[in-house]
Amino acid sequence: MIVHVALSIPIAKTFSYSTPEERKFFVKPFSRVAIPFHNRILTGFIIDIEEKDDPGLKVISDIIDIFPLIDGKIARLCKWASLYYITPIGMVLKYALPQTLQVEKYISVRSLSSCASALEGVSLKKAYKNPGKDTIFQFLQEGLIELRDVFADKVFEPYHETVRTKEDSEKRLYIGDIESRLAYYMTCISELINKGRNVLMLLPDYYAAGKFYHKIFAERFKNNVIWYGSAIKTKTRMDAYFKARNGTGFLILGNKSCIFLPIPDLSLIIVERQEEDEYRNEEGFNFNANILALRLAETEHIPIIFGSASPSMEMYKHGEEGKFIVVGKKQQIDKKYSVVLMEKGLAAQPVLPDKLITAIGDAVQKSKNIAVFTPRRGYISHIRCLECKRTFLCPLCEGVLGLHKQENMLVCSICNKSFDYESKCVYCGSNLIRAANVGAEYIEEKLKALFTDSHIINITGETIKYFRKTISDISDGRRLTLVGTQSLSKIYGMHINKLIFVGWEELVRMAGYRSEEKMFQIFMNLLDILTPEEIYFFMDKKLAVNPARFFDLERFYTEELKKRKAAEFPPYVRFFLIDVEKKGEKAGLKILEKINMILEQEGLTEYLTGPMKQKNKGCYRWKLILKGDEKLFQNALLSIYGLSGVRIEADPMSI
DNA sequence: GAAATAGAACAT
DNA sequence: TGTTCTATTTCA
Repeated sequence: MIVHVALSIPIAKTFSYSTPEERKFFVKPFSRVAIPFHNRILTGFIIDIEEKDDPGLKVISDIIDIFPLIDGKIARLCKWASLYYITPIGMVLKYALPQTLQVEKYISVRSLSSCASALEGVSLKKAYKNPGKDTIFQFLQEGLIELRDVFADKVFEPYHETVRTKEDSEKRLYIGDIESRLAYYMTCISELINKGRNVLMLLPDYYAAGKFYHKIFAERFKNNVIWYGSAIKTKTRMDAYFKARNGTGFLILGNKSCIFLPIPDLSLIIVERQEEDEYRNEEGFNFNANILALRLAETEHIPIIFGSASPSMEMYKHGEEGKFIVVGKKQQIDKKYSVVLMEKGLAAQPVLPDKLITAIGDAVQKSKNIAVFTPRRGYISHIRCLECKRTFLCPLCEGVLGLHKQENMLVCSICNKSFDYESKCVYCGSNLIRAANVGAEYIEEKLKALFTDSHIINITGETIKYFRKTISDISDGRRLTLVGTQSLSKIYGMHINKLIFVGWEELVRMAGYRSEEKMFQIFMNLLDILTPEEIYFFMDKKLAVNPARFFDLERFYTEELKKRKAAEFPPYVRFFLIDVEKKGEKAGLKILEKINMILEQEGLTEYLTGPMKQKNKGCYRWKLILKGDEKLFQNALLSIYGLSGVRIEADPMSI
C-alpha cells in the first residue's frame, strides 16, 4: 500500500511511502504518520492512499493516529485555506491540530475481553510502551479494547459529522454598540445552549475582550463555557480540546486556532470585532481567522454573526451586496467635540501643548476619568540631529534607532540590537538633537511629572494584561488617567469622562491604504467601549482632518468603498506580496529573473508591480506585488514559494 | 525546513 | 590546494 504524505515544509507536493501490510487497517486519509526524510524522521499527514505496491519506496516509520484527528469539515477548510493563502497543505494541517497535542497522554484503555484485562485503566501512552504499539493496534483492530477520553469520560472515537441543510444557515452582520451587541449574542447563544447545541465565539484577544466575555458568559452558562487558545497551560488547553470534541451545549471561546476545533453539532459562530488585526495569524501560515470562519459557515451551512461597532470594509461590502443580513443599528455619533490644531504635531516636536495640559488638569481636578489615545506605544522611536540633519540609524542594518527609557539605550527597530545613548549626535557629536515620534510611554512620563497625585496608567498591547489588577488595587477613590494606544478600546466595561486623541491623524501616514479605515475603527471603538462625554482632538495642522466625517458610519463606509473600487484596492481585489531577501545582489537578481520567468509563462506580468528594491540588515531585499484573484496566481505562486529566500504574504497589512 | 552538496572568495 | 562562508539543491 502506498501513502502520499504532506509535510509541513514549504514545498507544495506530497511524498510517497509504502506501508507494512499489518498496519493497513489504520491507514486513513488525514492520519498522521512518521516518515524517514533526509536522514531524519518527520511527521506528515496522509493525503492519498493507493492500493498498489512499489518496492522502490521507503517504508513509513510509524502510524501516529489510531484514527484521523482531522474530520471532514476541517479537512475541507484546510484544503481551501491552502489554496486561498498559497500555503502547502501540510503546513496548514499542522497548524490545525494543537501544537501541544499528545492524545495518548489523555486517553485510557478499557478492556473488553479477558485477554486484555491487564490493560484496564492504563493510559494509552503507557500501553504503547508495554505491551507496545503493535499489540495495542492489534487489540483495537480485533475489538478487544476500547479507548476513553479522560476529560469527557466518553469513548474516544472518530467524530460523526453533522450534516446541516442550507435552510439552517444565515449570515448576519450586526453593526451596533457593545451593549446591544452583547444582548444580541446572549439571546442567540442561550437559545442554542439550552437545546444542547454548541456555539463557537471568536474574540480578538484573551486578556481584555476574552476575559470580559468569559466572565459574563460563565456567570450565565457556568461550566459550559470554555476558553480554547493561547495564554493557558497545556493541560487546560487539552481539556478544552477534548471537551470541544465531545461536548453538547458548550460555548467555546477562542481567538484564532479555535476555528480548527472538531466541534460536533456546531450550530453558530460569532465573531466579535472581526476587523481587529489580532485575527491575523502570522506564525506557521498566514491567515485571517474571520475569513476562515466565514468560509466554514458557508460550506458547512452554519449560521454566523459578525458583530462590531466598526466592521471591516470587506464585511460591510458583503452586507451592502446582500451576502449578509445586516442587523443592529448603524452608529451615528451625536456628540460634541473640540479640535485643537498644533503648529507641529508630537511626531515632529515632543512638547505637550498647553491646551492639552489644561484639558487634562481640569478633568483631574474635577476627579474625572480620562483617556489619552496616541498611535505609538513606545517612548521615543526617532531621533535626529538639528545640526547635521541626520536621523539616528543602526550602524549594522540602517534601521531607525529608537530610545528605550528604562535602559537608556538606543534600540534598532529592525534588528533589535542596542547601543549606548549619550544625549548627543552619534554622527557629529552635537548636543542639538531632537526626539520625534514620541509614544504613549513618553506622554505617560510627562503627565506623571505634571500631575503627581493622579493615577496615570499606560495601556498598550503589552501592559493591558496587568490592568485589571491595577484598577482593583485602587481603593482611595482617585480617578484614572489612561494613556495608551488602540488597546484602550479593549477595556470593556470602563467608563471614561474625557477622551483625548493626540496624533490620531498620523495614522494617515502609518497605515497605508487602510489608513482611513483604521482611523475610523479606532475612533469608533474607543467611543463604543469608553463611552466618553467629552472628546478632544489634538492634531498636527498639516495633517489635520475633519472628525465630522467619521461620525456617520454609513456615509463613511459608502465613500471609502467608492474610493477603494476606483483605485482597485481591497476588498475589490487581493494583494499578494512576494518578498525576496538575499545576501548578495547577484543571487537576488537571479531569483527575480526566475520569478519573472514563471510569471511570464503563466501570462501574469500585467498583474505585477515592482520589484521595489530595499537594502537592510546588510541584505538586499525586493518587494513585488501581484494584484488580482488568488485563482489566477495559485500555480505560479506555489512554484515561487519553493524558491530559497522568497516569502509570500497574502493580503499584506500595509502596502 | 534542514541537511547535503556545489560554488565562490580568500589565504597559504 | 585548503578553508570558510554563501548559495543551491534535494528530500519519496
